[in-house]
Amino acid sequence: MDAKNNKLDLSDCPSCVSFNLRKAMRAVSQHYDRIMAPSGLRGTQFSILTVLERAGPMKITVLADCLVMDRTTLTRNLQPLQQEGYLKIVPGLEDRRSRRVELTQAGKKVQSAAMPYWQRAQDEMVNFLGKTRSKQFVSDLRIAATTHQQL
Amino acid sequence: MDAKNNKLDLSDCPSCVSFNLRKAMRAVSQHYDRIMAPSGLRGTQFSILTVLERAGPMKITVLADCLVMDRTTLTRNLQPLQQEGYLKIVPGLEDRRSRRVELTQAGKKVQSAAMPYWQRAQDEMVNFLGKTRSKQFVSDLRIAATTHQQL
DNA sequence: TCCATATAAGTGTATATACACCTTAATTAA
DNA sequence: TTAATTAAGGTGTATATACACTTATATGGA
Repeated sequence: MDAKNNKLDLSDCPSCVSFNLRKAMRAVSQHYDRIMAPSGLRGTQFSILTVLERAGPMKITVLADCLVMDRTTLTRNLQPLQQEGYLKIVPGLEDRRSRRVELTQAGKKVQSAAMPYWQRAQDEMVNFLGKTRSKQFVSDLRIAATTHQQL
Repeated sequence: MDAKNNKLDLSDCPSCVSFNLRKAMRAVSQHYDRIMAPSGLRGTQFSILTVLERAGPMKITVLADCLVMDRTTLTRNLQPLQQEGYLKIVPGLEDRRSRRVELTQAGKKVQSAAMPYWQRAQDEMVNFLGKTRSKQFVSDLRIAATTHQQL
């Protein structure tokens, strides 16, 4: 139908990777956030605390790389967590420019307490997608997440 | 390693569907946004204009459903597009509560002019993922986007 | 008719995201 | 040793996202 008017065929738009990624992100994030709401943590916040719990204190830039998150985005995302007392940002030792992010005891506690909620959201999600598709899907997402390095 | 201390095994966290979706979304959105920047449209804005271009004017709620976007999110996303004069929001005919969103001529023009940039971003993306994986990936994303209805 | 309920849409608030630009400190070259 | 460059991090601004709440209109039943 567009062949007459336009040089490009619009029929490919529904296959846009970015559009479908954002749609899926909105739907899935809401699912996790709703289930995790009683824990007091959003999904993104839980991710940040969990990476710190697993990998220990690290510099801002390194943490941003871990999360495939823009450094300035991470800076803003750390603020509510810092205000709640879930993490501390302390001066780096060798390099006076750098700062290190580390979990507090309260942070470890809230992360640990949120785990069962995450587990429930994850279980429902994997059950909905199916185990096989779920594995393949996450694997593909990991590849897609390297776009910023490759392209 | 966590088996001793925690009831739940933390080793599953890297497989979190939500975390990996957000990571991929950030990376892929940036890719599209960078390439589309000369067009003056962000990826999300291009999506909205393209749906309107293809499906014609529609009520706010219907458009939100099309985009799998919260209605209030859409309201905010329409504002810059309206200010730029790319779309109009006019009163609904039968129902005085409803309002209809429709593209202006300027909106059609900017959407059309942005198409080649989108096409380049999409081609690079599909080429990076591979045609086969790309198709499967988008198909899985569509399924994941129905999470909000199913769960 | 009139009131209870349901629906369409907007607003207040808070987090999430990232680009452009700035500051400060470390590093490297002349 | 000093000046240019690079690297770590923050700020200004703008869009993106969604929940709780509000307003206005429609609708259905007593």
